[in-house]
Amino acid sequence: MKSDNKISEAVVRRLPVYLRFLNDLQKREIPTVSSQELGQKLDLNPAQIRKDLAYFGDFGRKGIGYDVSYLIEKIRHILKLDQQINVALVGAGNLGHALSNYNAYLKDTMKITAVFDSFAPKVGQQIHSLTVQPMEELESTIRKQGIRIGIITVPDFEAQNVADILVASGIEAILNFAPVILKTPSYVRIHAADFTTDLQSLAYYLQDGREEIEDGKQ
Amino acid sequence: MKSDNKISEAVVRRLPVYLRFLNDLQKREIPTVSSQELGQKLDLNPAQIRKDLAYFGDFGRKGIGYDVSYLIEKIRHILKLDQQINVALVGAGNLGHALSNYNAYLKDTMKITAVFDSFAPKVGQQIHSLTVQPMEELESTIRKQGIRIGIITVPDFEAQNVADILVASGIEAILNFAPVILKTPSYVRIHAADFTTDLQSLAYYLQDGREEIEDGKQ
DNA sequence: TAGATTGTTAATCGATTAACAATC
DNA sequence: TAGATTGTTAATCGATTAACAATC
Repeated sequence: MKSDNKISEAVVRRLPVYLRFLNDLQKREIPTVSSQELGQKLDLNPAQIRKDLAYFGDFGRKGIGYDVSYLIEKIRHILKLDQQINVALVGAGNLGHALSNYNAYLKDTMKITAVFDSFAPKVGQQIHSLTVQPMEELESTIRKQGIRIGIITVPDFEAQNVADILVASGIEAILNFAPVILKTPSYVRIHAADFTTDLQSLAYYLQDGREEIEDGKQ
Repeated sequence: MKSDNKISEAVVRRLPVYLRFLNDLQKREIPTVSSQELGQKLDLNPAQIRKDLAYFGDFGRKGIGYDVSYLIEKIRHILKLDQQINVALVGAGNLGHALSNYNAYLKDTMKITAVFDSFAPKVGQQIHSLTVQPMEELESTIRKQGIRIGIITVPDFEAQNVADILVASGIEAILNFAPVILKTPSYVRIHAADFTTDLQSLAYYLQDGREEIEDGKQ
């Protein structure tokens, strides 16, 4: 076991992927898994997986592999998912609506417990079991519910403003779906989840020499 | 200018971010920008930006910086966004619905031109200007419209099957919102856009020592 | 000319992978 | 015991950053 000196973001981002697959194994009642199997299923190098896990402790058994249930417990603890983490969603448009559906997926770990929108007609609407609240209530609700993570699904021109409010309300991390670079104090963690840049970078990998569609529907 | 030997994915993923900001500058009629300014606004090292761009050509002018319009043109060409790229969306649920809204954002570059769903009652529904089609029409529509990129927004247990069909239909790249690792031939580019893993990795960065909410309600 | 800023080389830093002793 | 597989060190590979000559 190493001290938690500095775990790289790349490592941290793989942990949820491990967790997801382990949950799958558990559902299928598979008791044990090796780094080799994990690597094969997740398209990762087995040595990398062992190294990732070893940053946090000696979770495996030589000659055997990793106990699925035990490893799930450990990764959940590392990711702080062994306590409920409350999440606020800001922006009750189509995307916000879609994401609030994922409460089922996030199930026992995180939970979107509040939704906000600045557009008056949206306020008061029901999204599943939640009622859209006005921005004015954001800070008090965040503090009351102990919300620690915010999701931004407002239009680009509102995003920085919303981020500022979230930060002022004591939020510690933001998942940002708006296509802008947010400026926040360094103690606030930001992940960009912008779908348009994802899609545009994919275009780079398309095959060349197809400037025109050959069999265009003339 | 270097040969396009092997451009790393990290570089390719930054290009749309540059493009987005440059579009902004253009709208504000700012004619020129230096790597230093870009770096400041995008939280990147100026040397990295110069290096990224230099992989593809000598786009700047010493002592001056980069001409905004010219650089936009160049990056659009590199990303193949100077031709229209048609995109298919598979899965007309909430998330699919939300993403099809972004056609406005993607505007003149990419365009979602077809939506599919396997659930019979969904078929025939209108999503903006598109009609949801049954999966049976996927291959023929993809070929007819010259669609080259697919977006997967179906539930996790359907995702691999959908990916297989997309690949068989000649798709070249996939943006996958389902929380699974897709297995595809190596010539098909996959980007994972799974919101749950994003969110879970954020939890890692929360401050410790807050196992219980201090001022729990009541 | 003087000041600014590129493109690029060299230095640094960090992440991935290979290899293997330890051990179940 | 023999086979499997971990945890970890060392080797490799790749990406970022610093520095600077070239030049607008």
